[in-house]
Amino acid sequence: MNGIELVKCICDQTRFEMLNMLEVSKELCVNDFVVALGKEQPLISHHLKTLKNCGILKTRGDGKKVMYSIANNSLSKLISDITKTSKQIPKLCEPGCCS
Amino acid sequence: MNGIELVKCICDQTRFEMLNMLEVSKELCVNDFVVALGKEQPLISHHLKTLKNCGILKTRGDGKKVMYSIANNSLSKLISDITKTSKQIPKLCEPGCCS
DNA sequence: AAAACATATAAATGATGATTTATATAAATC
DNA sequence: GATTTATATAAATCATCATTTATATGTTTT
Repeated sequence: MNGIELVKCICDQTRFEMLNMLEVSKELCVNDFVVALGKEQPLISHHLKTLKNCGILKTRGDGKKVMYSIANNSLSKLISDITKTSKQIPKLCEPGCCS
Repeated sequence: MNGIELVKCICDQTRFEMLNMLEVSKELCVNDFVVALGKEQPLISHHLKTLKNCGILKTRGDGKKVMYSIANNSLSKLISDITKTSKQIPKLCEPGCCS
């Protein structure tokens, strides 16, 4: 994979929130995201599938549930680094510019 | 600024390439990008303007040229960290999936 | 001050991708 | 084995944003 491919995979609001959730709670099932984010289940499943296809998430079957987690530690660290770095950038642009 | 806003600002192919160029050559003018990337000048100017508006790039006037550079060091480091981390992710998906 | 060079702006177009809607599969419990 | 619970798939719609095209502004050089 390369840099731009990685960024493209995580540059969606919903996906980024899901990744942040997974950083707090190591492992979550589909419905956990549905409830927490108030989004449609097929939408969540679709994003999870993409993130898994790209190697960003991995899964584990647990009865009828499927548990998702971040594929590796350096990726997990990168997510938090992005948030940290973003806070060091004063928001100059109008609301909606970067949203 | 926050994480998702930052990622949104840099999740475009052209912008990410420009940021990588700026990490190698600390400072570049508009035409440097135009020549190196083979894109239209208004397109480059447009991306540069957005990146500046969001606080990711800063500028300095130099005669009739305008020199662009990355706003701060932690941001510069983040760009290279993204590339490094991406290389640790085996590309599982089809070509075009993350492009 | 006119010409050439460098960059910026604005509107129109085009492409990509998130979201919705409907339905299907798969596992567990009764 | 029928029903419930949990997740996946696929097509259609909708929104966003990169790119193009045309033009304008600003700075230097002659």
